[in-house]
Amino acid sequence: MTTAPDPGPHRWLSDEEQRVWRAYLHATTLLDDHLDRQLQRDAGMPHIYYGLLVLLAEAPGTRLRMTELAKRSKITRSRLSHAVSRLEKNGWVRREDCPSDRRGQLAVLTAEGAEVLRETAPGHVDAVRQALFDRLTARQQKALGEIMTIVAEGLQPDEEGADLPWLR
Amino acid sequence: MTTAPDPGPHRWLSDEEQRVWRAYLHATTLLDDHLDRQLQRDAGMPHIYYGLLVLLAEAPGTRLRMTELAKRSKITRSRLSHAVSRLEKNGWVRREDCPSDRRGQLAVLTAEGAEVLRETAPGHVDAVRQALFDRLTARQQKALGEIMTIVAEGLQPDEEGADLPWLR
DNA sequence: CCCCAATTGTTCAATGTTCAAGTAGATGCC
DNA sequence: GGCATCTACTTGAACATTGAACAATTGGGG
Repeated sequence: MTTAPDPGPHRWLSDEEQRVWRAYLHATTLLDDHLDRQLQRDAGMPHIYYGLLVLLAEAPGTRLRMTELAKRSKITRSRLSHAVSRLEKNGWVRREDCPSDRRGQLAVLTAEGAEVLRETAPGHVDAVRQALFDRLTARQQKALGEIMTIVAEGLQPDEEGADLPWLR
Repeated sequence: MTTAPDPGPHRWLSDEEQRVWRAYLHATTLLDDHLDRQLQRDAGMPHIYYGLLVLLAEAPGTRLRMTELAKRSKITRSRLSHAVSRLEKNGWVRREDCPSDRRGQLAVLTAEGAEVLRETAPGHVDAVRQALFDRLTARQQKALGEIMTIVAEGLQPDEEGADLPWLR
């Protein structure tokens, strides 16, 4: 039940919706910080940077165009550019010119980058499991997946050809 | 002696778990960015700062000790200190000495701060509704609340201050 | 061809965040 | 009281992020 029966000029959140929203904010803030610290300590990089290495590792040839990597990781090209520069300084990624488009750059996972991933992935998976999956029932895990898929799709600017093996 | 497909000593995420985890990362990243932009545009501050004003507005006397505000907003005291300095520069919050503990500081919502909140809250609620609640069934909203409460509680360092009489 | 709009990736300046001190006041114990 | 220790908050420097502006390149009509 919201407020008065009057449609009013504005529709607020009900008490229950507020509780849900606040729980969401708390949980996501805490989990994000938690994983950031875990990875900063164990892998020397923030969570988002780690995610970039994972995406590169999965890609054919362990390389992706900058824009494609930005799309998959849901960050801006600007942020990605900074991130890749930092990862490059660490020796975990290198840049290559794109052969088919002279504007393009490829981010390529280096052997060292793959090694870091190999070393730190188990600890990270443990952290995710411990903070999330181990605490939820199978039913809740399923629900979470459905909910998050809906939300992500609603906010996706316009995802075309998202999953095609885009590589040249 | 184990054989080739041995998963080893470590328990990875199943395919389904990976899907859920990725959906979670995508949705939370997109939603957080979305709301940050919405509030930066309409209220001139990031989402977290807005949340601080909300917490102050709800508190008795529209004021809270720094540490208490940090706990409720789930951010570090250091980050809070910087944030309050910025909000103070905007004239939306002011600091006061705590009468009962001379180490303490109170963050107090100013009239201007309350005004900003009044002006921007409807738009923010709309954004949250549109991105989240309007897309979920009642059942999903309930599940989301339960799941997020579990996750938050699992990561809470140790919440003993939740015993306030007027807590809602 | 030639223009012009769109795309790619980077850069700069302003802003926000983190982590490791640092200061000052409270607390407890003899 | 005197001393160690804990708590509250701030600070500064290093690092990360944002958004706008930019140069280079592409591609689609006339």
